[in-house]
Amino acid sequence: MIALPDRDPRPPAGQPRRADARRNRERLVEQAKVVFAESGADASLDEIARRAGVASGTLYRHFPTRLDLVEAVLAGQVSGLVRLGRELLTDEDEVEALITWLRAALRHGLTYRGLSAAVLNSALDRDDDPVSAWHAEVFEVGTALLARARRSGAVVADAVAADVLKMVGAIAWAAQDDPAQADRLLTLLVNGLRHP
Amino acid sequence: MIALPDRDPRPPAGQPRRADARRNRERLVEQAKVVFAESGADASLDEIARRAGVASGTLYRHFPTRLDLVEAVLAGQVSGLVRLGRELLTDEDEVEALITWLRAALRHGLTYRGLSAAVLNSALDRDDDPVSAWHAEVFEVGTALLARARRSGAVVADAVAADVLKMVGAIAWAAQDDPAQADRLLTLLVNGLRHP
DNA sequence: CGCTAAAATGAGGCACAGTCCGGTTGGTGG
DNA sequence: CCACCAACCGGACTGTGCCTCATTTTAGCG
Repeated sequence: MIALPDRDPRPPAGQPRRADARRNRERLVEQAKVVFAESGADASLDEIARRAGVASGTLYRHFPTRLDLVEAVLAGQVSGLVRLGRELLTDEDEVEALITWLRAALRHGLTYRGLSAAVLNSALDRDDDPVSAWHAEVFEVGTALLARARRSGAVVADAVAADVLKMVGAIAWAAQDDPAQADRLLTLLVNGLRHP
Repeated sequence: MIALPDRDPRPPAGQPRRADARRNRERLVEQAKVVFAESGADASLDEIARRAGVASGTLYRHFPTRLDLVEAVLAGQVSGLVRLGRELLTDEDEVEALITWLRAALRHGLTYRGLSAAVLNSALDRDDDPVSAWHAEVFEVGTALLARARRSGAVVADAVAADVLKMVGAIAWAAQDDPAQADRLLTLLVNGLRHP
């Protein structure tokens, strides 16, 4: 019998053991932001690796799938969105709170050329599959805000959070390079939510 | 000076001169429908050529760009949509006519796994670029139906056809494999269109 | 310092887009 | 019926991107 090292073999996610690994990871995310902003959600991963001064194998070691990289890119933004949502839950005007949050979600969806819209949508589909932790949080906050607005009576009763979020994602995708139009479309959505 | 043949060198679009060419073109469109339905808008063109029993060069001869092939695939459907729209223009209930047509447009957007939704959206963007003739027709019919519904007073005044169509495309894209959700989202849109 | 596990490298296999040229063929005029 | 040629086709080829894996490098511990 050979004794295995009993130290936990798993490094915490997003925080590799060795210094060089941490460095490379950072550079990758950094360049990914640039390239995604330039070329949208289906930018070349090899290109990102190239710009980060790293071989492609290294990129795949840190981010096995494209989605993993995207998550890393969006992480900060998303947690901000969740935080805002929680704050808005204590806002006086329930409907206004919902609208404000939806607007923020739309802005978020528009970043990186509709990148996050694509992710949001694909994430909303397979809800069993643990695609990501933060998507569940977004969903939860959205549900809470919507429920509150509904209770106030100014929002139609049969609106479901999944639908509303999907719609925001759809708007972000469709109007990804026309923010003014995105705004108008969101207004249309909000109108549809109000009680007749 | 050498006399050039004075016959018009351009065959009518979609109707090549030679019998084998016509045959191949048909088989390509036929198989394209199958493959697009299976794999969505970014299916492999090589695969389509393979299934049609034709070399890839032949595919590109008939359809220089992916969009050209897509147009050929959708042509019939789209003209049906336009025809329906024109008929609905004489319908008594202006709002109901609009809704019916939007529903048909959504159904159309859902075919071939959101293929046409993707096309519709990219087409709606560059309106100067002569992407396709039929897209202009769809837009025209949509505009007419919307204007009529607006005149009846039951639809908000500031709704623009470009926005509404974009929204339908967005819904089709987002809910491409959940027709029930697509329906609910369309209802949300229609709600937003109604006068408060 | 050495040693080892962690990490990085980069060539290579595979799939797809799109181009191009040499060979083939449909159909027309004689 | 046949010869001819423009129209057409095949398929090899280039380029790009995704992703894997055997090999080499290196950080950091003892």
